Amino acid sequence: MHPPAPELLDWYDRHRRSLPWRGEGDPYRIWLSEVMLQQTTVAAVGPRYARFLARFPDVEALAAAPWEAVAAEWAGLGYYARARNLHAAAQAVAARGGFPETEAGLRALPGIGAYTSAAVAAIAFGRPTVPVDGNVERVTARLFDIRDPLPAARPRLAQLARGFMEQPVARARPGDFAQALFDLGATICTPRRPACALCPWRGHCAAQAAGVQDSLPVKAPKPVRGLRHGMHFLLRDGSGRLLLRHRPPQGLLGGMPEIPGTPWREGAAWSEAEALAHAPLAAEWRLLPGVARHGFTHLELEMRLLTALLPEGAPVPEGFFWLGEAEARGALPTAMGRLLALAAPGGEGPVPQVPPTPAGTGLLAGEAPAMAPRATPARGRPRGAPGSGPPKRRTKP
DNA sequence: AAATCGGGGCA
DNA sequence: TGCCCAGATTT
Repeated sequence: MHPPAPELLDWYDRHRRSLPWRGEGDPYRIWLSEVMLQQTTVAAVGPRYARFLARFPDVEALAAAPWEAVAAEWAGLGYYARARNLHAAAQAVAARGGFPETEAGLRALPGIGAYTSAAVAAIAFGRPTVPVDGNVERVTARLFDIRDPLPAARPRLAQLARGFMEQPVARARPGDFAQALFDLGATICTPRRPACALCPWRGHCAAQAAGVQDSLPVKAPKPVRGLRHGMHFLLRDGSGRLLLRHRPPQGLLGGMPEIPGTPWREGAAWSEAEALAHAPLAAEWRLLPGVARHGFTHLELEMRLLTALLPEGAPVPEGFFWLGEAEARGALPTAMGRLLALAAPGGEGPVPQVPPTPAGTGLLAGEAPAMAPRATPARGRPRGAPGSGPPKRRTKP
């Protein structure tokens, strides 16, 4: 039996969070917020949402923008396929003259799946549907004391959640009802130590009745993340600009600018000599101290940095571009920014110049480094293989 | 069904 | 540190 919708909606009317995207119901703004909030906390989205809207005020502006502008605006938010799909969907919406107003129509746009189509349909267009996100899954698992582990239990939880729309009071306010579930999950029915005493549905919760609310939902254990190593090449020209390239459009950090480097391989760290074969051009590369660490969802990365100045009269290699350092800091994904920080521990200024030793190695120039991070060979390698590593000083996150 | 795809916030 | 987050897409 589902708990009564009026009790949740009354609570929502009194306690709902004031959030930037809870405004007049502009579908563009609601869609943007939903995409930005995919696997991303409200706290992280807050400032970025306003900034994005200021730069792309409506779907036509976003559709007309070049990819580089969208990528720079999304930099640091992660899951860059969202930005690519957002851009493509904006162009589709602009071309057809507006957003589809049904769940199925929205679902056909790139980057809009089961959750986002339901959320936009309910919040922007008042369709009677229940978007099922992590909050709703948790609330539902507790209300009905579902002990099957996620993600296997997902279809069952989604079906239970949809059952709320059988109540006419919920059907009358689908957008508010959805957001009430979000707020309940975010502020009361939290992952740890839920505040059941404050819950508008206390007395209707099977998990609380059984005293197991703290341990639901059950989640399947996560696989261990493998460790990979990379060596990157920071080249500055006479005016201090940096040599960058774009990553391949698919895959890790797809379509984003990067500091050129070796592939990210499992096993041993790159030696300097070994890595030089991947240099964008021949120069007097110097290995900087320090290791930049960055964790992705399914792998962990340790990168080191070689730096050089553009040799006098050297041709700029194909497939690269120059960007000022300040602009690069804003446009690079976080992993690359962390790498860049190795070159400027103080945060500003060029690399402290050391008189070049004549040890610089002549190197093959120009070889087009179409580097894509190898799509997962075997894993399960023992963690933390004792690298043939230099000093393990790492940058602070 | 399982893998891939980021990074910030917070105990 | 590990866990979580207004998930989607590909394999």
